[in-house]
Amino acid sequence: MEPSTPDIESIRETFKEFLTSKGLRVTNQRLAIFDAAYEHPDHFTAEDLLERARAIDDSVSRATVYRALPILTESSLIREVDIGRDFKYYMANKNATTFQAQVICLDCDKIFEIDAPFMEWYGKTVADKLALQVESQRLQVTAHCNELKASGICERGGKKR
Amino acid sequence: MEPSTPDIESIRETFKEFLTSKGLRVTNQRLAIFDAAYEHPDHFTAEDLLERARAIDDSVSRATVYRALPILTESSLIREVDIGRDFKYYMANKNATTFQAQVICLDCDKIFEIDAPFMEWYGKTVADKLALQVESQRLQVTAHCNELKASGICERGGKKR
DNA sequence: CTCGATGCAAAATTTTTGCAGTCCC
DNA sequence: GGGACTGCAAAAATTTTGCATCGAG
Repeated sequence: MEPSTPDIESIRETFKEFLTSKGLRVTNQRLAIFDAAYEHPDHFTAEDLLERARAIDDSVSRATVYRALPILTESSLIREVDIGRDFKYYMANKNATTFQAQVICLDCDKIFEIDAPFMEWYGKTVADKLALQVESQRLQVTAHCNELKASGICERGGKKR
Repeated sequence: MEPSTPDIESIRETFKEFLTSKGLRVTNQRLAIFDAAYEHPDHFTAEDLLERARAIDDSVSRATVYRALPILTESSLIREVDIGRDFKYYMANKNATTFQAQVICLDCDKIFEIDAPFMEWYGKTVADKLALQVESQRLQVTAHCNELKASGICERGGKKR
């Protein structure tokens, strides 16, 4: 049985093709940033990404990370996740097919991505009501984990902050 | 027939009572900021609020506005609306009874507040999957207005930016 | 070789904070 | 009169930008 996740190698090829098709250049820094993003199992910030990209290629600068993020976002290879902090989170868009909602745990600060298929219907309803063409939607829930508050740890991997 | 909106005068009294009950002081600056917020018909930024508060009492400083915003938010007299820009919007919480979702028009930049009573169910459904207790939620839709794009103006009051 | 891409540091933007003076209770 | 509040300016924190240099195609 084949692994269900496509290997990073082939996604990196997709990224290279995307760059070329847009007339952008394939640089070592951009590849290092791509790899850093795809090796990260979770949500990350620009600063996280810089640190990891530098571990791969220490010539990567902060400016290049910030200049690469919009490109990666536009290619749909990473996704922007804004939960209303003063900085943005990002994550590799590994296998999202349905709409994802974010649940932010206020006790451990973790962000959970949850399938919310009903959001597609919601978007259509709103669009019809206002005669608007939906571009994107987001549903975010902040919540408390009683288990975590009580024991200091929860089975989702949260740790009290 | 009585007007359906409670007059600002009585809401200001509520604000004064809130301050007193929290052991905070009723200052001219805080009242000016409150008035500026309630006179504003729409969403506003901290900077908007500063400008308007200064028109009422020109001794109001930016720092005081930023220090007053959390107080007003905690009192539920204003509401924070974060649509993922690098600054936050606020609005007077004049008559919100049900949950509000925001529809952000990408053509005119206007933020529309629409009733979304089912949002409670949405949030709960998503949080239930993680056995978490919902604290707050937000639902936002970004959309294009074809009418506005074509004619430069739309019946919802939007103007091309 | 050419022009896009990069690194660096300075700038921009929004919000926060330290401090000395002010004024509410 | 005491302590909370304020204004000011400097500081924080994240992201953007100008410019000289580098390197992909």
